[in-house]
Amino acid sequence: MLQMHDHTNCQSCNQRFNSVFCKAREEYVNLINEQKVCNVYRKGQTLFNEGSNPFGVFCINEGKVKLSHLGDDGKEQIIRLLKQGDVLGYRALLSGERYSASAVALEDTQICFIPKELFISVLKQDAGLAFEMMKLLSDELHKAELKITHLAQKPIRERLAETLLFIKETYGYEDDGITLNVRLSREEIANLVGTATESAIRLLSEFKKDGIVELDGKKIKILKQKELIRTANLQD
Amino acid sequence: MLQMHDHTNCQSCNQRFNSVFCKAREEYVNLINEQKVCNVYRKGQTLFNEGSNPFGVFCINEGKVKLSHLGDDGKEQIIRLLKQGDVLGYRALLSGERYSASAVALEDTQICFIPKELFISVLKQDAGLAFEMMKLLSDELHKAELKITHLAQKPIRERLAETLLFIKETYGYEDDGITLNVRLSREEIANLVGTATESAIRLLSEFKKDGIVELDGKKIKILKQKELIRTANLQD
DNA sequence: GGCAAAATATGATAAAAATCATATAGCCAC
DNA sequence: GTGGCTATATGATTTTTATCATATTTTGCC
Repeated sequence: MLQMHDHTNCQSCNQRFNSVFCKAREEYVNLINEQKVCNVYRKGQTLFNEGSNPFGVFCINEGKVKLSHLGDDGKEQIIRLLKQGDVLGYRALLSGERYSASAVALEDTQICFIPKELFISVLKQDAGLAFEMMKLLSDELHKAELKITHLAQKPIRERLAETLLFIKETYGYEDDGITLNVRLSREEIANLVGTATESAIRLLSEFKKDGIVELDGKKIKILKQKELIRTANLQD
Repeated sequence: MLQMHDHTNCQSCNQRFNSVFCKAREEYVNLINEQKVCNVYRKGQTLFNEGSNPFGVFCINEGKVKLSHLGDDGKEQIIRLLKQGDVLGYRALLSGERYSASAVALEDTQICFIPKELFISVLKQDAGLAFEMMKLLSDELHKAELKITHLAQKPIRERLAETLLFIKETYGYEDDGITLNVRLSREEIANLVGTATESAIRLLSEFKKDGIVELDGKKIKILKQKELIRTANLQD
């Protein structure tokens, strides 16, 4: 049986990280705490599927999740990486559409589920939370628009460097201070960068040859972060 | 002197199109109507610049606007095309950041300006409007994520076809029922597709040779819409 | 532990797209 | 209208990237 420390309580969540829900008024936090349903998803398990009807929002308590589209030819495009405290499933709910992306656990993950009706009603009553939600959406939109520009204008080498830095921003390093704190397949890295798997592998090998990274299976160590930033050619 | 029909009145706007602001409660529509400032921007004039501080939101009364990022190497990436009834400038305001994009009039355009404080305060009081705003943001986010997938996975030929269809969706046809109702330079089309100007020109020529479009300067006529849809290879 | 399947790696080749070059057409100012 | 500038067009070439092919390594599993 999977053992995970029990944090399935919105009050304790608030102390651990800054979820949008923490910004709700106390009475609503309590309401959410009562009605939520918590579950553990094993690595590779699906939270929801592209094309199905949204039934609520998810809040990650512990673990990591990827959110991805399936392209017209069936190729996966990873559009977001999520960690503890992050909320997902709200996009489709707010638009009143079916899920446009699938969510899959990248490792064993503990997640709370908040039913659609509750989420909507709290959002309608709590202007502060609504504002935080708008801010969250705006931030995501900003990131998406930056990604559009980079996909359109930057070569794959720069995008891979940027992606590695993005993974580092999202999940940080392990205790050694250099190993990226997530295990992604080369294919997943490619689907994040927006390139062919072979190209991602090839460029990672080049980065290794240049001493920028060290590769040990799915473990990626960033040896020269500055060089990586230079390679990513970031202005912003 | 530029002559434009005077629609600078939120009540009459409501009858003409469905702006988010039309969804506000009547008292707030009236408040906005009183405090807004209307102006005409000539073709090519800038509403706001990437990097500057947001001072409010704009609502297009009549005309067309492009919203674009500057890539790290100075190349423009057009991220949105806007028409009458559309609102812009809210992204940065809600995120509490500087503008991440510039807005430029594509033709002579009449625009109302709503000051930041008013926008925020109405948004905080009117839950219905806040909800519409979240819906708007969610829809934009969805579009952006689709675009990311297409940029990452589709060849330029398909993306150009898709872009032409997108322009048609946004601005429609002129009275003849086939001419796209906007004038964009080849460079702007390329910056919408995310490709080099020469590639956009070349592929447009191919579309013309295939009888899919007819080119007459900046006028683009869609002769075979079905063929264009097939070329875009859209699933969704 | 050892086998099969999957993931990673790397080379060769093909395809796609950008860049460079140059010609022509359209447009604005005078 | 004319000159000069800019936008469009098109060909040639190079660069980038994807695809195909084939090892090699890793991983899950009995």
